[in-house]
Amino acid sequence: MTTGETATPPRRRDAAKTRRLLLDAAIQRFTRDGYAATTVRDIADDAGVNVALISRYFRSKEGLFEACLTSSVDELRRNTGEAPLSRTPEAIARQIAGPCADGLPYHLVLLLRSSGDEGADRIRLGLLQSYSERLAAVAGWSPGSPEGDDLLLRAQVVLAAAAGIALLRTKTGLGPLAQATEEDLVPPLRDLVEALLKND
Amino acid sequence: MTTGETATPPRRRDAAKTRRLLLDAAIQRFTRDGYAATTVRDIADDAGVNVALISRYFRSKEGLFEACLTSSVDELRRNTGEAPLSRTPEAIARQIAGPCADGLPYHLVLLLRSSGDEGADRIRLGLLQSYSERLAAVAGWSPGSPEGDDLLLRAQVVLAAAAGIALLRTKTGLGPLAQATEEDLVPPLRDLVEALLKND
DNA sequence: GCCTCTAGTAAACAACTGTTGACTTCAAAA
DNA sequence: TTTTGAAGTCAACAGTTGTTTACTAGAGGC
Repeated sequence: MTTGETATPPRRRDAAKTRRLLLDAAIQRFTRDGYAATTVRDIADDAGVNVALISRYFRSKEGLFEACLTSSVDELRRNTGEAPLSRTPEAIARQIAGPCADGLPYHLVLLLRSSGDEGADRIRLGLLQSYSERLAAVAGWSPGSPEGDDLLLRAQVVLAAAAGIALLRTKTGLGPLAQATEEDLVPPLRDLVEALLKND
Repeated sequence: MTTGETATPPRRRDAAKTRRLLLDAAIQRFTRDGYAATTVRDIADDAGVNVALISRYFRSKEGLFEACLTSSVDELRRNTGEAPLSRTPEAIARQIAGPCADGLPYHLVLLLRSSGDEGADRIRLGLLQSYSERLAAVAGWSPGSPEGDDLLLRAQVVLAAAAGIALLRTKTGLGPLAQATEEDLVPPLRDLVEALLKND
């Protein structure tokens, strides 16, 4: 081997990059194993950096967890945009049925994790709130609308279903659900979305 | 006070009762906080008994967790019986919308908790499997039926939705969903069940 | 070249974890 | 009453946890 490595010059001592490595490793661990079952040494080892850097860059384990949540929230907002969601049940169903590796399901599982910290709870609640409102808007909901709570409730049932599906698929190897492809899942999910968000 | 207590003579040193106290306390803790975030000392304090008795009666923390799962599974089977579920979407919806304090939602949240132990995973999977099969039977599914996987998949989506709803209601204070009464929840859930399990 | 600021390291810390073994105490059998 | 076995207590254990502190080493400005 001549130089090894890829094209990138092996610039060491890159704080921003190290921070990113820690954040990515933490998101994976927290999503897969939960907050309490994950140790800071696990995360540091995955990232290939020293444990003490977690305290340096994120103040504490809880600080790192909050950073994971906001990072996830930001990426989710960036992907789906601020605009109302795609209007067709088909598109919504496809988003829920999408790959667990990234996309909505993956983020939802992380969003369901809890550290017991109040700050983290507020972040989580903020995203769930705004996402369910955008989902309700598909069915004709608007902030001050009459019968608003009913539409919002139905949107949140859709969101809960998405979360439950993501959880059952990744955490248990349940029946045909865990092995189902996106194409398998879209038809039933389209029915589900239509039944709950039909604007009639 | 003359005798205090109820009719039962205050028989102390009751192994069976102590075991029950530990099991009940553990179920509550594991359901609320998860496996890793719960310590054996928490459980023992809640039950008002000594920590060492956990090792004595359940061999280990994981043994206690498995006992919680099987206890929950047993109680669930006892409640819903072996017979096929109530056939009407209304009844199924009502079961999902029921109180989180006990009933199906409460057990589902515990069922979603994980200890990383293989034995526990098998117990969990067993119940989810059998329950989704009974749910699929409502829509006409039977063990060797054609297009069987599709019906089973739809039933598991219903189950996942129930789990997600229970989780969002108890772990986050989300919007109208967390405060919704059974009466609020039944209509949208009836629509959900009908859309997914209609046997046409 | 040297200096300095910061990224990264290593080791230790105190607190907490699940678990164990020797001990005490009660209640029923003899 | 004495004996005996099980129910419950106590204290300590070895390992792990998150965090901090003192330290080393590399990169850019002079």
